[in-house]
Amino acid sequence: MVPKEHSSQSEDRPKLRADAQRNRAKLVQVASQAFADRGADASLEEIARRAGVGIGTLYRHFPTREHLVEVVYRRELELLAGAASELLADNAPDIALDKWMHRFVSYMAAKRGMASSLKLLFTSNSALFADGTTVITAAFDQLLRAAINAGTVKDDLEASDVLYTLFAIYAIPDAPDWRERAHKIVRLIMDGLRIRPKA
Amino acid sequence: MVPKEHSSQSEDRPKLRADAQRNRAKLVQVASQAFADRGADASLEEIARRAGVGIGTLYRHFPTREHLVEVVYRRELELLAGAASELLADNAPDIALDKWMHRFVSYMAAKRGMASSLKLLFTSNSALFADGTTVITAAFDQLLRAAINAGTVKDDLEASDVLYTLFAIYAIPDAPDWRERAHKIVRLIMDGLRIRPKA
DNA sequence: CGAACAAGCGGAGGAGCCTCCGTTTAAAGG
DNA sequence: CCTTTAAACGGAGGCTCCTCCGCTTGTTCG
Repeated sequence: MVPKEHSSQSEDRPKLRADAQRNRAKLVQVASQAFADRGADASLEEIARRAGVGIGTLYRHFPTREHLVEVVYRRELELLAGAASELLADNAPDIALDKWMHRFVSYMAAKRGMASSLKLLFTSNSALFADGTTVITAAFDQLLRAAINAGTVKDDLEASDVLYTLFAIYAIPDAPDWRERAHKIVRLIMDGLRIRPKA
Repeated sequence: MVPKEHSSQSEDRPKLRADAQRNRAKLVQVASQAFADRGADASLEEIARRAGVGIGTLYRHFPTREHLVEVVYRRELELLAGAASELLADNAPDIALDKWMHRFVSYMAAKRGMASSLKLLFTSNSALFADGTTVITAAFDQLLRAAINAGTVKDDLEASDVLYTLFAIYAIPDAPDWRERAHKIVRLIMDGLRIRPKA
């Protein structure tokens, strides 16, 4: 009889009123943009303003800044993970893989400037980090397997191996050419993965 | 010709005006109290008020909250370390050692509630932590050696060994009887150190 | 359809953050 | 002592945070 108390907000929520749902979604969307633009201490009042709701509404949905940051973070990871299926539907598997990795770079780019607050969040909620890793690994695995099955990339690597390599972009110092370098690394990895036609 | 830039504020400062020195010292003293009472996000305006200076003065001396926290932290560690010599001057070495450890507990008690901000400070300024450890270890070493030389405690332990044991009080959960438990641990350690007259 | 009643909304208000700049004053030189 | 002047002061002002509570509106039920 252990009480179920998993600090995650997924299922059985008491069903929000329609307007509340709209407002909440709009807030998350605006906040997502704001955090990307201005870092994790973007003004909450401005987020509420831009979302066209009162500040009280924001605080009712997200009692602390951390709540909001966490929800935004989770949503974006899910979007990123979800993109894997979409890309696979519209592209050859190796192309999907390539595009996804570049999208991953864009995601990371938006998260720079929030690094320290995220780190703080992770230490107070380690499930958050673990969940994130799981979701991303699963998505990437899907892409990699598809490409392997199509015979366009090598089959001797695990998703996690490649992902760790991709994480190298964490280590790129913060300079104006950050994005460029990161995309170069993706190209490098992709070239390494591809099976080339014999010369 | 390496530039001397040790981020520590000890020597060659450009010499503050007398009033500035007074204000600065008063601010640090008041802040020390405020942080102990209310944690690391005590109101800076109130600290300035209590110190009898304008908020502008506080910000001139300590451009960010972190600056102030760091200076307070350093000062308190130095006070604690300095207490070692004083205690040795007035007490038998083993008594001095005992008293100092109890004082250490009081120090830690004041620092509870600031744990997370200090941790954050340490990650952005790792020298701070290293310096602190050095200062405290040196002070403790002085006490321990004196007691060993006096033949009242065992001589088979290093200062750092005992200190690490003392750090056990870090791990005591946050409950009303925290202090009590911590002092009990000190008693335990002290009993362990003492050479007892044969029964 | 129309009440009625939560659920949800929003913004005023009190407190804190930090900057900026006109005013005061310690200290150096005559 | 008295000037002079740069260092130091202080608090108003603009902005953000977050709470509280009277008002609005989606939803349900007769």
